[in-house]
Amino acid sequence: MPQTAESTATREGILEAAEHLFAKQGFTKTTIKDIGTAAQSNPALIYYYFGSKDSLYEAVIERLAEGLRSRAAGAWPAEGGRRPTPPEVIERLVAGQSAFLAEHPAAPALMIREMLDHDGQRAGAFLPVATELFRRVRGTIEEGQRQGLFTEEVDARFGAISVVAQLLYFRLARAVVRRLLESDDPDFPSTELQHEFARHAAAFGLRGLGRDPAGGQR
Amino acid sequence: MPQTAESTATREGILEAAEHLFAKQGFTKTTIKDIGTAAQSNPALIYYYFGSKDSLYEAVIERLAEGLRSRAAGAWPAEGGRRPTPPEVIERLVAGQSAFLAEHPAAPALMIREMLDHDGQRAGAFLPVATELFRRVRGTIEEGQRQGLFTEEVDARFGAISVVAQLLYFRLARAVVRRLLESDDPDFPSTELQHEFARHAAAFGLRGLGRDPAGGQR
DNA sequence: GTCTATAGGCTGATAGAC
DNA sequence: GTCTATCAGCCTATAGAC
Repeated sequence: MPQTAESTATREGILEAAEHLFAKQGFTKTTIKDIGTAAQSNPALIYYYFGSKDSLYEAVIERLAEGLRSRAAGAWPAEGGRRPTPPEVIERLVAGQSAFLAEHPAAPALMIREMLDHDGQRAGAFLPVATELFRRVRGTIEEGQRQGLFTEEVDARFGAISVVAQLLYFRLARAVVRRLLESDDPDFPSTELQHEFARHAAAFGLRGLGRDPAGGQR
Repeated sequence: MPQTAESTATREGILEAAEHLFAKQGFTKTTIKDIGTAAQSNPALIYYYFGSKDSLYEAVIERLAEGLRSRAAGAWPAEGGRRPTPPEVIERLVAGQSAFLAEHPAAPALMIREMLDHDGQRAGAFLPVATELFRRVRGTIEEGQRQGLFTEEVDARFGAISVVAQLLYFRLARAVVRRLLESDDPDFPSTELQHEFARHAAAFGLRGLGRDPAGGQR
């Protein structure tokens, strides 16, 4: 374990650079040399701190999953306060998802690559977190259906997929979406635009679940 | 150019194997040797037919984009017949998207990897097709809004993203979705389940656009 | 903790026989 | 058109000086 502040900084720099490069180029194309250069560290230090390229990758995923876990917990309030209604939970969840993606720009690409590369074979840290998130959305939809807030026509499992898919896809298909929105911003999407889309996604999802987000009853 | 039936078969075998492997493992991890083994051809033949690994990749993408192009055209009927209403166009589009994905199981992973790896930098064959598809969905939504069939609250560009995202994500997040649906089928998702989800996605999307798919008026 | 030097294996690609 | 042999370069990883 590293002890000094400098060694911790080195370790963090490597993790940061690796997260960015793995997301942008993928695991195989990213070389140890690449990571060392980006982190302004000697490549051999990667083996000193992490042992192998595989272990470094796992550390990156674990770090990301931890952030996602704490974010997701925010959508469910602590015991005591007024229990939010199912539509409120959905709205908070989408907003939380959006905030997380804004904080971690590399996250969606990494998560998608993890799914594509390992296809659930690997008992990685991310898959259980994502699955748990889906289960909670599903439960919220089912609760809303029991309360008559959402239509029974929707299969709650499918509905959860549709709700979550929107924001992830928005970030994932960056290149296509940028063309569609006729933007030439190299840092597309801006934080503001992404939050705007998040508001759309929540409203679209709630209407898709059979509830008019304006508050009207059918 | 190959002349005989055998050489055409060899060429096609290589394309088929490459499509499958590039989708499953990504471009960099897939080796020329891998492709030769899967195609039951000598690896050197890849250079004879395609010149380089990069050119082979481009041929794979071009082949896929061509299939997507012809599929997408199906949602817009030939001149003459009754013009379908915007909701009908959306429904046909989602159904066509689903049929295409069922025919080309490797397509979603390849498309997503293409977007992640090149991020629109490359003037590849796929990006223009995808962009055109989005533009058409957007136009259909705008037409529906002018006819009062869809709510004006939705930004047509965002709505197009939400509609298209669902099916792609369903295939993309295979591992997560399989857990959510509590299936242990190695060939998940089955054709039947995917079409079931496609029906959900169309209905969810139309409700999200502000139209009750049961046909009722607001 | 940080750095240099280098081993050992694999990869894309080519030359040339058949 | 198909196949074998082979090269030059790059990659992960380790040994060991400082």
